[in-house]
Amino acid sequence: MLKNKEIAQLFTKFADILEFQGENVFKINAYRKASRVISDSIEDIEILWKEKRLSELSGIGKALQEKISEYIQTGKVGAFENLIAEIPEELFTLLSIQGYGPKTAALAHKELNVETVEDLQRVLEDGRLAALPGMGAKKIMNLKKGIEFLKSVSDRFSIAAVLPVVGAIIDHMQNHKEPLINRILPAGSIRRFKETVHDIDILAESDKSRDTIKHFLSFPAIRRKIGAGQTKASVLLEDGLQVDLRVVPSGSFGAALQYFTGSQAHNVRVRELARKKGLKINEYGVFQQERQIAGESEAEVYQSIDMPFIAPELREDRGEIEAALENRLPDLIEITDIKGDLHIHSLYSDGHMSIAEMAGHLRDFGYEYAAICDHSKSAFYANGLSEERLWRQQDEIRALNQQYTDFTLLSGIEVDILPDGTLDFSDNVLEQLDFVIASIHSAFKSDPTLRIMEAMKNPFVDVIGHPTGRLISRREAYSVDMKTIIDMAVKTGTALEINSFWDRLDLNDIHSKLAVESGVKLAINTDSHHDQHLEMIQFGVGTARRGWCSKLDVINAWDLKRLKDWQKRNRL
DNA sequence: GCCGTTTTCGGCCCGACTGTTTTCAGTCG
Repeated sequence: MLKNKEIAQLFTKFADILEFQGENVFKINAYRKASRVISDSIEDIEILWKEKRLSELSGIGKALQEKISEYIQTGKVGAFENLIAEIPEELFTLLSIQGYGPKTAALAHKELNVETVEDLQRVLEDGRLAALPGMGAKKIMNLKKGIEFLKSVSDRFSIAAVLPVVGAIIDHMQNHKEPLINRILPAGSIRRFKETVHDIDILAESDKSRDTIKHFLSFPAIRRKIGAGQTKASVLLEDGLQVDLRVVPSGSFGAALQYFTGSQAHNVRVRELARKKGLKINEYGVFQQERQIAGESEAEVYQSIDMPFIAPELREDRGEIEAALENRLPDLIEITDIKGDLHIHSLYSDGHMSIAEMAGHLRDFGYEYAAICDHSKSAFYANGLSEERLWRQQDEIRALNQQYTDFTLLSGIEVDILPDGTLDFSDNVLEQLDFVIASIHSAFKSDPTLRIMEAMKNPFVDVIGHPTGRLISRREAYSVDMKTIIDMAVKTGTALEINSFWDRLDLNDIHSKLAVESGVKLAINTDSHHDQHLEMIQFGVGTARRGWCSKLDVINAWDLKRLKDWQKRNRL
């Protein structure tokens, strides 16, 4: 799947170049769409090419097929090479500066030969940029701030880091001496539950938009205002997060929420469909000529184009439009469907709480069962269990279970998949445990796909833990061929984990969708090492929803009896 | 550059805010 990423990046880059050169915007959009479709595709583009199935991807016509073909065969695209030679090396960094778009970049390049951020800084300081047409004092000042911002922050934040900030802003907005707001909700990629987001979008319904904006600008953690008008405001927080607030009047909230939730690709499809029906959709409603026919609720907006409500997590133009039109949207899993957590650590390995403490918290959390799955003996970095300590732990779990009538603790293990593909405990040991997760924790370069396949063949392995090993913004996934693994999981009846830890979310949304469509079962676990980690189940469920999962697909959304029945089938 | 029960040519989602402008281009989402 490496080629998918490379080609997607190449097309995005090419779109930026075309924009810089003032090309037709529709051509530019065609490249951007192609890039998105390719990076979202679960099929390896190299295989699609080999099987002459590139045209199955929407938005890939003759010209782009030829470019993809050329790239796969030669490692480059001639037409791009020529263009890249003509543009400044740092163009892509320059374009990421707020307020420095393709037109300004082209002007500065043509007139002042600005090719790097340093060049730009120089012409900002010495007044030469200000001398160009359309470059006033404010524009210059904003570009200076833009450069400062670029240097100060990373471009994406994890959803886990952002949600508490969202809560604080909403609290602030609702806390005003006279009520300003009827309704307020996060929108954008947060509402779609993407694993990382680059800003916070918040939508408020108010008939006092001016006061609402003013109150928003008094939020304490604001570093500076980016812009503020009658109906929207953008600010930068101290930690580098951008927050956009949009205020709409009563009667438009649903349409605005639909618009502001995105994704952009999803909205483009929705609005296209509306146009074909002679309707116009904008953030104020659905309009027939000048007359508003919907907009109070999101459901109304979808209904106006003959669709059922589409859950925010699905709105990525990954097939949800077609599914909605054919009335075959999935019945998505809810957080309240989760009946137990099958991946919990304790003091026996690298957890921070005793088994009794964790069990109490799990029960209080509302679960019917949980599996203690500490690390196995080779995981010495995590204080992995020897066989002897494992049995002592099992005794403790059995004793604890005597105290509960409404909660069951399973005695499990997170057994290491060793570099040669064997497991860290023998079948004799695994057989005596209630639940077995097998995970890779070392030797990432030593063929992970093959090792996971071997582990799945073991009849006592119930789940493969964090199957790709990626750590968001820190470590790439090890090179696993997910299609092969999923095919094997179908054969062996092994479940795959969605690890809910905020920096894992592994499987991710796209892999989860592929798994579910193939009939593979999933386990949504937190991998908790502390009771506070239990809350992270929301991120796993969010990822599962983005992966089109229903509660029928998730083994820990089943009651314990069904889970055990499934295990027995799996172990035959 | 893509695409087609309105089209193989002529469309392609839609609007807010900013700054520098006397009516709009550029940028952003």
